Amino acid sequence: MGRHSCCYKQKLRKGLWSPEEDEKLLNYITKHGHGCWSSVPKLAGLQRCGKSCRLRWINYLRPDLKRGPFSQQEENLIIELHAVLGNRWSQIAAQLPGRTDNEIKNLWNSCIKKKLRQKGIDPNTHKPLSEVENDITKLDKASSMTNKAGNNNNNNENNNNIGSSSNDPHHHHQLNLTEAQPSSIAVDHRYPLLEVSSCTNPKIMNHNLSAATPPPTQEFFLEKSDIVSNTTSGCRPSDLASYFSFHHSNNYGTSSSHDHHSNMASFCFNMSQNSSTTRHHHHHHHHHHDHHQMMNSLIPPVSSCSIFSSSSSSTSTSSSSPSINPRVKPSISLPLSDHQNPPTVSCEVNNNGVQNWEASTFSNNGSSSTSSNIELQSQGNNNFFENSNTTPPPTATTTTTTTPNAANFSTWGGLVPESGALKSDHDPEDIKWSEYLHSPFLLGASNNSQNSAQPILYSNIVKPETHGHLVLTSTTGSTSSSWHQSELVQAASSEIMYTNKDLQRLAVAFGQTL
DNA sequence: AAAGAAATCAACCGCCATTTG
DNA sequence: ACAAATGGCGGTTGATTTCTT
Repeated sequence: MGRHSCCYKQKLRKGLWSPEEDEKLLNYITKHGHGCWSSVPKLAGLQRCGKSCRLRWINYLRPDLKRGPFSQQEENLIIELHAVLGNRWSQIAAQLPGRTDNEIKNLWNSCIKKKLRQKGIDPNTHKPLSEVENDITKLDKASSMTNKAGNNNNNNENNNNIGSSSNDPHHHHQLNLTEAQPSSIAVDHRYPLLEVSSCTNPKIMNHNLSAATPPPTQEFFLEKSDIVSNTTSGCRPSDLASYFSFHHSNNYGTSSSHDHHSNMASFCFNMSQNSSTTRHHHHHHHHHHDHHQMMNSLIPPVSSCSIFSSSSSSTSTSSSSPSINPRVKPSISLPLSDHQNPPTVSCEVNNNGVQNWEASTFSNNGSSSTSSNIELQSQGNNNFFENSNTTPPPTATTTTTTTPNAANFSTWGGLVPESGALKSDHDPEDIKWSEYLHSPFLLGASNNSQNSAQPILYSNIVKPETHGHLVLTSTTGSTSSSWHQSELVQAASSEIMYTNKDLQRLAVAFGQTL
């Protein structure tokens, strides 16, 4: 029965990727795009299966990955999204630019779950554990009486853990599906802020946040496709988006001191592109299958879900946007009040090559932020590596403005050195890289006729120069694989923040040890 | 300092839906 | 219309790293 593993036939390598392999894959995709994944390894000279290459690219090599520790906001968002979507990691990841489903899944399994349990919240149902137990006993009774219900998915949820395929909170509520489908759903914030006391994950500890009182556990999310099918696949956010939008209605325990959270909590799914089908892979058609929109596999598909501040007017997205707007920039506030949350610097480049740098810091009360917007002309190969968390690129003219609720989603993690990187700050061997650490870099600017209304970048690949400077190597670019190019263009056009880890990895990829 | 435990995370596996031939 | 190929997803594994005793 078992289908052959894709690496089974040929003698293909498995396991960890070597730097050489990374380099090959990176080089190949940079130049040619991936096209058909199954042909990538051959063309790239790799003894891997296409699937492995794809995975490596998506989870590790692609240039728009944020990496770095998860911010508390990201974590809260994950929890909230999980309450809505269950273990649909790819969809959760879609709302977290620069994050992969894999790392979110890992975070969930290794840390968040535990924390929720410690808070007395069942990570599967997002209900208080005691309540869950009650429900379970009731459910058991009910199911023993009505054996034919056909709703078997959650049998093994009783042990409120180890949920393999049945962690989906929706399954708890399938009984209610005869209710009218809501067109608008209020998300209650059970987890506005979680106190982190025991998690040893350096990515997460030190986020000292106020505890959330679990609010009344009312469940709102009814999955349309669950009515039709009770497969674990269920429906996808596109489905959800087609019939409800979120409104941030309540912040349990949230005050002005955490307004950034409320910002994050507001969603408005862009429905314009999700109206055709409810197949569960529909979502991915947009982002992965459709080669002409492959950019969305690199840019987390904000195109399908706009995130904006609830307390300010929508800035970047609206219903007037084109149905597919790959450059929608989520505006999400992040805490930046201490060394764990340094100010952010981000940059965009528009068609004219004007780079718009933005550095933001938040006041402690979070109700406002100060951001410095810097514009500067594109310079040569756009080789900016500033050795500062806050220092804008040179030759910049800065203007300081106050922009409530504004921040750049992608910056935080990219700027926070992880523990290893912190260590490396004191490691003489790392000094030659130190100027890259903590520093975002920007990729060059060019046009993209397809989307001329949006600021566009072209993609470059970072290579270490002999003297330890990173140079940006333009992708040589025929138009033969235009969508691949645009994919990279789009990847670059998001606010790419290269982190310590990135650079270390790139260094490894290019043969430089750290 | 060493050993064991726990945590982390990259990567694999198998399944499924869709696409391709 | 069918089967194979492909891409994508979520669950799981196991090697490595970090923490604890």
